[in-house]
Amino acid sequence: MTEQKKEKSRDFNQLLRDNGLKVTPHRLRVLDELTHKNAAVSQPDLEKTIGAEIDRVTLYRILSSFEDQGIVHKIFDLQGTATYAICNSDCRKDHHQDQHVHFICSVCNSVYCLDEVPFPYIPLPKNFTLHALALNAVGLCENCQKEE
Amino acid sequence: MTEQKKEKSRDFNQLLRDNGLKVTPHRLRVLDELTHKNAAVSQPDLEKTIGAEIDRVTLYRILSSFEDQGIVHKIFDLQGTATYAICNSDCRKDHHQDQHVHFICSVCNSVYCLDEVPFPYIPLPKNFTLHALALNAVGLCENCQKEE
DNA sequence: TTAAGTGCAAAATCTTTGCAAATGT
DNA sequence: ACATTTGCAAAGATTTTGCACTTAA
Repeated sequence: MTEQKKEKSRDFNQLLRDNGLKVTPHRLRVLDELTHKNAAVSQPDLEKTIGAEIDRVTLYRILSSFEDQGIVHKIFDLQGTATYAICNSDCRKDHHQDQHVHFICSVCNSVYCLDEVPFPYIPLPKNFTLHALALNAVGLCENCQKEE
Repeated sequence: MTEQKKEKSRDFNQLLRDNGLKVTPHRLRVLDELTHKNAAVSQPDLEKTIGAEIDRVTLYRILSSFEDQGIVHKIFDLQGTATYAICNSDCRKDHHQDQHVHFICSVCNSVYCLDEVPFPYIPLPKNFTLHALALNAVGLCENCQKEE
């Protein structure tokens, strides 16, 4: 195991413990998978990659526990399929800091979290009370651009 | 039938014909239902209201044909359930003008299309090509505000 | 008349639940 | 040791497909 990997899995151990979840190989595997790509990953995709190792039901339960604890947040792709991305550190159980722009590729359907893109101010009618904003940009991602 | 209703159904007849769809009582019923509320309606909601009159499979097919033809557009609510709203007139089959802010109520889960709210400009990294933007605001809608 | 739309039955997916066995702390 | 987590089987929910009957144009 490289230094980097050791570092990363130590972080994951801490992350799970901090959120009252036991450290299990399956949970580490899912966390690892979620950080591998720079895009959010859907349950079906996870099932394809790690479906042989982890039972489908367990995968559902792992993702759901992560979501409950605020370890991941859920973004829906263009087909309405849930995708999961690891929250950045300032997410709390009941206060997700997922106010960043998501980019969804219309070709490969990947969901990217664009943390660096500034989030706009939106003036809403006064009969609506705003709690959160989700901004999804749809288009061609870097990989699919090359192949056009 | 009131003048207003007559007017409305004439529009719907035209709308269906313009999009190469035959005018049937079921399709008119669905269109009527979609305009009744000022919020987007989900398939399950439609099924609750008109499920006795229309077979579930037919409802799926009607919504899917509407979507294909660009008569409605599809927005996903907080649970990832598809909701449908009638497109405004400048929608075309392959060019949806649904670049308006959607407001999703976290209590009643209603989806509103806020056509009047200005749409922001978002600067994206140059390795992403933008085709469309979807902006979903989540919070309390006018009805649920009253009941707090 | 005839192509499109509909209903019913059935299949295919997707997601959740219950419970006994295995595992982490 | 004990509460959690996991796998398997099964139930439930959602969506799609095939085919014969009906209807709009």
